[in-house]
Amino acid sequence: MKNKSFLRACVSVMAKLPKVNRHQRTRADHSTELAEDYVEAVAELIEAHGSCRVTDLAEYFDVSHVTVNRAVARFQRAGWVTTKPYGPIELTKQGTQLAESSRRRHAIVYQFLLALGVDEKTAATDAEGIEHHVSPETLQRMEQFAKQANSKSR
Amino acid sequence: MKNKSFLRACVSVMAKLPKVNRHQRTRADHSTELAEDYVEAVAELIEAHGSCRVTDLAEYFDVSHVTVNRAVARFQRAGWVTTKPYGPIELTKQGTQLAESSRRRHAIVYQFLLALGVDEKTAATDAEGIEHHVSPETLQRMEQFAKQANSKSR
DNA sequence: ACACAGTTTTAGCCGAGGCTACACTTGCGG
DNA sequence: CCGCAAGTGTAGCCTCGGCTAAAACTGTGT
Repeated sequence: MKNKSFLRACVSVMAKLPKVNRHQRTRADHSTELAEDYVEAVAELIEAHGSCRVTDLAEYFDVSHVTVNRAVARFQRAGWVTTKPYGPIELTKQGTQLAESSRRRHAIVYQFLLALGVDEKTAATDAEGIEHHVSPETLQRMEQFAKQANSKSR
Repeated sequence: MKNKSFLRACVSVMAKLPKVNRHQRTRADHSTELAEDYVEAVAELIEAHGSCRVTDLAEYFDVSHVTVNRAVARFQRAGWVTTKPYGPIELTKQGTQLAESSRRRHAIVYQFLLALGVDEKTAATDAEGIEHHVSPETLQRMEQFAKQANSKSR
């Protein structure tokens, strides 16, 4: 009952917002999502193994090496990574920057979910999905909240 | 400085988690994302206009009517909606249920972001992107937080 | 009753992201 | 130094989500 009126309130609030164009952003995000995952992975794998090969990424994402290969070619065209035939994958300056900010965002979202009381496993999974859709402003709020919660528990 | 060690901690925590298979869920979500958006829209449009036509959806999502048409055909095959040639789009029982839960989730995420201090416009945009990636557990935490914040401000 | 405007469908294009099967390099061990 | 396993690249297929152009259908108004 009480819950229902709460819900109704939410819906009515949102009804006032423009509906057209709300989805553009979502679609635009899609195109960079995979790129972010990839540069993040490349950075991690280089840290862990010293280098990043197609196979490593295929295993990491649990997709075929062919898929990785094509994706890497695209990201090379886009300027995030560099590769020579049969050689390892490296990050460009841009790629490194993207990886950094991506990992930072990921870490913040994850810590935030923990601070919210979500358990570790769920937080990890949800963070994967959520990280790409968090605006700088929201991210800042999340960081603030996580820090606050952190200092309180200490 | 302090920020950096915080970050390092986050990363090290996540490093302990299994990496393979973390992305399956993200990919699986993708396939239902659009379906959720569609049934949500269909429900809204039926409420608003009394019926939902291809053109309405095309305008709503700002895509061509052709794209909508093909998507609707797919969702019909999947059992979310029904349509007769040149007729309006209706929700199946399943579709209605999906729409309900989708809208509820959307509303909660949106209210949650507001409670976190994010401004209305950003919250609306981010909610669009985030809603599809929130697990039931996280959603529950968000609802709890939003309610708490709401009662405090009252 | 029929023309015409508006809506829906069909045909056919593109790129992304998935796959299998097969071809080609690389580099290591005998 | 050569063969073979492992890694990488290529060809070709699928679905999904975009698009335009053009054909087919409704339904309204004169």
